[in-house]
Formats: sequence, C-alpha cells, structure tokens
Amino acid sequence: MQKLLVICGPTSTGKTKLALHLAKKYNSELISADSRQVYKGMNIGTGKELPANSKFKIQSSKLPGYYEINEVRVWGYDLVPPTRSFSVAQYKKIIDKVLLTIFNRKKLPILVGGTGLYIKAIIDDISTLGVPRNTNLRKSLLNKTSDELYALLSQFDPIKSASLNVSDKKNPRRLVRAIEVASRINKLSEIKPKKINYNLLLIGLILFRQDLYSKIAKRVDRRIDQGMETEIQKLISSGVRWGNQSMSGMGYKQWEGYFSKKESLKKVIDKWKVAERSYSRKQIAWFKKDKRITWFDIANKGYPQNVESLVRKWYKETS
RNA sequence: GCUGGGAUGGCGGAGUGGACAAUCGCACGAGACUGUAAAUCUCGCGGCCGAAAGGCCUACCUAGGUUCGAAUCCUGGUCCCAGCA
Repeated sequence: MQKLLVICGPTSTGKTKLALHLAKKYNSELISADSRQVYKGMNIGTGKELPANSKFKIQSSKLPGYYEINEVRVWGYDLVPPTRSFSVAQYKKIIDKVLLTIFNRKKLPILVGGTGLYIKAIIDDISTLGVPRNTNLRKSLLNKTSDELYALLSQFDPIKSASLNVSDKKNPRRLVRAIEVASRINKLSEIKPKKINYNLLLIGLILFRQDLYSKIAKRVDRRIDQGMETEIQKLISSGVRWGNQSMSGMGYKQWEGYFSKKESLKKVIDKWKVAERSYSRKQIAWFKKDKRITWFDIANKGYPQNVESLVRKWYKETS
C-alpha cells in the first residue's frame, strides 16, 4: 500500500509550514486540500505560501501545474480560474492523477489542508461523486422551499428522504443535491471514482480556542497589510463577479460592501475575522469525528519534533 | 443652566400596564453535512434543578410610589445624547 501523510486541522495553525518542513526530510510533494486555493489569482486571502517570483509550472496537458516552494512541489493551487465554479468531484479526479505521478517518482505525498470534505474524498469513498451536477434541474428547483424540496425528494427516493437528519431536511442546497442524485437519468454512464486504499498517517494541529482566535485576528491583519484590497481589485477588474463561487470565501465576500462604498474598511476586517473564527469552529467539529487523527497542540514548543518522530516511525514501517 | 429625547441580556435593537426571562439580528457555544464545503443547514444561548415535561430564583440605570399585576404609569436621583444658552 502506498503511504500518504495527511496534515489537517483548523485554520491558522501552521499546517502548510509544518508540511513544508516535513517535505524536506521525507522527499515529499505537497497537495493542498483547500477548496479556495484552487482558484488562480486568489493568493493572499486563501493563504498560498508563495514566495516572490515563484513560477507556476505545467509539464503535461494531462496534469495540473504546480509551484515550487523551497524546492518542494506544491500541487492543488490554481486549478481553475476564479470565474469558474468547482467541486469536490473535480478535485478528486485531478488529485488522484497527481498522486499516481508522485508515487511513480518514489516520493511521499503530503495532503495538507483544512477542507475536510476534500480530504475525505481522497482518503475515503464518496459514493455519489459520479453523479454530475444537473444545471437545469437546479434551476427549476431554485425557488422551492425546503418543505417542497423535501416532499419532492420523498417521491423520488423515500428511503433517502427518511434517512435525512433534521438539519439536512431543512437544507435546500443539500436537498437539491439529493434530488439530483435520486433523479439521475442514466446511472450507467456515471463514472464512479475508484476507492484507493492508502497506508495513512493523519496529523491534526490544534490550539486552545482563545489563542487560536488571536492568531486568526493577527493573520487577517497581516493579510490586509500584504495587499488584500489590491488582490480583490485585480480580481474584479479581470472580470470576477461577487456572485462567483470563488468570491463566496472568507476574506473575499466581506469586501462587497466596501467596494460599493457602503461599508468601512474596519467593518470588512471585523466581518472577516468573525467568519474565520466561525470557520475554525466548524473545522474542529468536522475533524474531531475522525478518530484516526493524532492531534498535536501547537502551543507546545516541541510539537514539530513530536510530529517528526511519529512520522519517522510510520515511514520506516514496511507496509 | 434651560428645553427635548433616552438608559432593556456580551453588542445592536423591539416591546410602552397582564399571554415577558423579554420578538429579531449579531457575537458566542454545540452540532449536521457523500458533487457549491471558506458553502449550506440545525439546535442552544440570565442563573439553578431536571433526561424531559416543567419548576424555582434574580432581572429591563437607581431609590421609592400607584396597581390584583410594572420593562411599560408617577416622583426623586444618577448618567448619556441633541438643540438653545
């Protein structure tokens, strides 16, 4: 079984930094598991650790490009233009290919990021991933209430509708998706991604809540200093619109009121920090459920050494 | 100093005699989530007891008063804001 190292945890805990550090020691390549770093031109706000003058390299038309950071290849950035929408299914398709080439190069891939669903798509199975989005269906369901959607789903797939929990029953987006899956026209044409089994090691980085919050605040301030406003300006003038999926992310959507002269910069920053905090909570709730994760408190100064010794042990094992 | 307006939970802000521990939004807390996941959705949110139903206590600046009953009415005090001086 191929070895795959996963580094996850809430935002602002230094996952990429740790991954880059480990990559040097284990002849590794990094794969970002981040639903926002996939967009080209969104760098500061999504936290791509790009040094000045770093170049995006594309070697084959069958693979995405990569960056080299401190001589470590980093994949998963800049997969699509920010005017395009994106989904886990595309991510899975692309990254599975990338992983194969990394194994061919006899290197250790490190999957690093905070998007739990993306990590899950790579290391576990998501069985409905082969059902593509149906734009017409989604359009026709656009103005339906969650009760109406639930009734519809009950017609198409009573078993599925009965199995939904209270929150999904009231979640229009997830109901629409469930109807989409239930009403697929041609099941045979679906290409179901293969489940690949890896020899996994999952590392989680965590920090006491209040300290995490203050780290988040500082990082937002830093991103403002790094020129976040200019980044947004560039995106807008290159044709990205506020309604694009890429602009629904933290650090981006909060600027809409500012650019229409309705809100102050302070307001933008406050809303941004709030969004980051609430996101970190959701990430913690998600990752907490995965019992495979070994957690490291980054307040503990020795944690990189502890991570390393765990990785070393796992890496040496013949699988 | 005068005149007018105001003081409600961590914040904004409803309520203007009973159905008020107090609509709602935000923050915060807990959670769900198999093709938008940095999305979307659910629940909780004065304190105490309880698994729950529910019960008890302290509350709408403060001190009194009116009333069967007050966040809501009256009086005094404190503070804030606006206009005039």
